[in-house]
Parts: sequence; C-alpha cells; structure tokens
Amino acid sequence: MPRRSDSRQRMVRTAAALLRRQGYAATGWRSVVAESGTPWGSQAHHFPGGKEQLAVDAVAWSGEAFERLLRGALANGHPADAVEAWTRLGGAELERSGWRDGCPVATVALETAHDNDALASACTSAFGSWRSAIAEAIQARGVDEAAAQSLATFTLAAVEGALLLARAERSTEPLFAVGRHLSGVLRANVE
Amino acid sequence: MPRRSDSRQRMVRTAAALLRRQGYAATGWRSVVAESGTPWGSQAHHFPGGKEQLAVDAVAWSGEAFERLLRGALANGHPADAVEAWTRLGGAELERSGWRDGCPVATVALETAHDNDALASACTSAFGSWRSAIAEAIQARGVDEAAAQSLATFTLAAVEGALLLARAERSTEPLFAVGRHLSGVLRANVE
DNA sequence: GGAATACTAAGACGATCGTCTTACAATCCG
DNA sequence: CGGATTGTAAGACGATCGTCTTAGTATTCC
Repeated sequence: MPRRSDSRQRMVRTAAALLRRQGYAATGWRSVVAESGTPWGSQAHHFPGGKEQLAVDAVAWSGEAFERLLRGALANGHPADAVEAWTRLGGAELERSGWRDGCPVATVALETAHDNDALASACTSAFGSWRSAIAEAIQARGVDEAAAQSLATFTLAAVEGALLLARAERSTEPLFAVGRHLSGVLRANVE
Repeated sequence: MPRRSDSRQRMVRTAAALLRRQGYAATGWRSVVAESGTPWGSQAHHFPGGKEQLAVDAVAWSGEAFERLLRGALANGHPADAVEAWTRLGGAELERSGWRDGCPVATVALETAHDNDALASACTSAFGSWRSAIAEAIQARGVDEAAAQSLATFTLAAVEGALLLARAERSTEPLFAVGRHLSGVLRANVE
C-alpha cells in the first residue's frame, strides 16, 4: 500500500471544525479542501460515499474526542464538579472563538435529523456516548441505573441548551447559570 | 394601495416552517415559493433585503407566536406545571411530525450565530422574549429578580436541550426526563 | 378618466454546489 | 524488474442557488 498520506484525516478534522461552526448544508467540499490544504482530486478516493460520508466520519470523530474529554473530567471527583468545569471551559472556548465553537454535533443534528439517516445516527451515537459517560459516573456513586440515566439525560440536555443560548446571545451567562443550578441538582441527588 | 395580497405573509409562515425543519442554508427561495404557492416574481418586491430579510421576519414571527403560547401556559398555575405541559406538547408535536418540528429558532441560531448579525439578533430576541416570559412568571410568585432570571435561563436551556436530544434520538424520553427533573427544581425554588 | 401604486409573470444571470472522469505519479510486493 | 495499489492533478458536468430585469396587470386615489 504505497503513497501513504494523511489527507483523509486532515479532511475529517477540518470538516469537523467547519460543521461545528456552520452546519452541514453550509459546509462545502471546496471549503474543506481549501482549509485543510488537501488535494481536490482526493475526495472521491477517500470518501466514495461523498460529502455525507465525510460528515458522518467528522461527527463520529468529534463525538469520540469529546467523549474522552468528558470521561476524563468525570473520572475524579463529583459529577457536579465536572459539570461546572464543563460549562466553564465551554464558555471560555465559545468566547475565545468569537462565539463560533459550541457543541460540535448539535448544529448538524438539528439540521439533518429529519432526512438523513446516516448522519442522524452518527449524531445519536455521539450524544448517546456522552450520556452514557455521565450516567456511568453517577451510577458509580451508588445511584441506581434508571435514576442515573434520567439524571444524565437531564444534565446533557441542560448543558446543550446552555451552549445554544450562550452562542445565540454571545454571552457566557447562560452557561454559568446552568452550571450553578445543575451542579446543585447533582449534589442533591448523587452520593 | 391596490391589489392587496397575502403573499408576503404566506412566504413568512412557510419560511418559518421550513427554517424550523432544515435551517437557513438548506431552505431556498424556490422551496418557500413552491410550498407557499406564492408567485416567484414577488420575492424582491416583498423582501428587498433578500433571503436574509425573509428569514429574519420568519424567526421573529416564530418567536412572537411561541411567546404568546408560553405566556398563556404560564398565566395560570405553577411554572412547574407549565414546564411539564411544555415538554409534553413538544414531544407530541415532534412525534407527530416525524421528529421534524422542534424548536423553531434553535437550528437557525446555531447555523448563523457566527456570521450573520441580523439573523443572530432575531434569534437572540426570540430567546430573550421567552426567557423574560418565564422569569416574569417566576418573579410574580415572590422570587427576586436576579434569581428569577437565573432560574428562567436554566429552564429555557434545559427544555431547549431536551428538544435537541429528543429530535436527535427520535424519542420523547429526553423531554419527559427533563420535564420531571425541571419541574422538581422549580417546585423547590418557586412559591 | 388618468396617474400613481401594488403586485405578478417569466425568466435570464453568474456563481457555486457535489460529483465524476481521465490521466498520471508515487510507493510497496513478489 | 514488473505489476498492483494508493494517491493526486486538473478540470468538466449538470443542477441549483440567490438575485435581478423587464414587462405587464390590477386596484385605488384624485
């Protein structure tokens, strides 16, 4: 297998960054290729499934990357502390990027939930893995499985909503408000 | 002023429905005109500001329509009851529409928050009016303003996140989980 | 009636989209 | 070496995008 190149990987990572900012419809092959510095002629070679396959891979990559981050944050300490760190870091990243870099999956999920099964299921997997990470951390502190799942869903939803509002209002305030209330709920219900 | 027509209004409402489902980039003039049954030649006449103006008007219309709904739900009874009704109705609407009709603003907000000031501020206004509606209802029950604002932000964020997760997972479960937890928080903090 | 106004008909315009094609360069396997 | 595989070059392809143009029709005011 000759002529090894990292074009495919660069395309996936660049696509992930662009999808995060502008969503699926507004992210074209041309901008992915230009921004990643990869060759135009390699799209069909690396992604015979076309733009959809690129996006699926990008969402999956984003999902796994963030799952690792999340599991790391949840590994030590109370979930409430992890949530506070999460909202703080999310706010910092949003502000630093000019309110561009929010949740790497949400935009694509909302855009394509209705008519693209492959992309929709990639988004579902990402969200599911994050929720599992949270639920397992809660369950590890003595909460039964059903309650832990429910709490994890609530936690993920609140943070996702906070990222949405923060981005829309160009302010970190929603993230802080949610971080405060949510950590209170978690402390009251876990361990 | 002769030849009165409702083309403009029909365009705005159809655009609102399409933006809710597919977002800004994927919603073209052609589909708006076709689905609303309005004449192709009237776009520039009714919307000299182009597609952006149409979208701004559509988001504003959606925002006001939902604000009225929300204020109605909050008028009588505890905010916790309104939130439970909200999540229940939101879930029913999502399911009925084949997981298409979620929040009418969220998709556009995430898509365009970064590079379209007019559209971004229309989304900000919508979210702001909803949050104000919630905050006023909470404040009316004896909570001081700062705490009410914070609780309202938390409430809106959690429901928005639940709508996002429900749409992505094609399940009403996130809405029910959030409705349950959130109403508990509201009951514990209000009245 | 006549002029001004509100609206529509019907499409052309250039730009950009995702995809596909054909030819060629580089590398590894035996 | 020779052949197979992997990757890139360079662009054409038709479709669709938002916008703009020119003409003409209907309605109201004076």
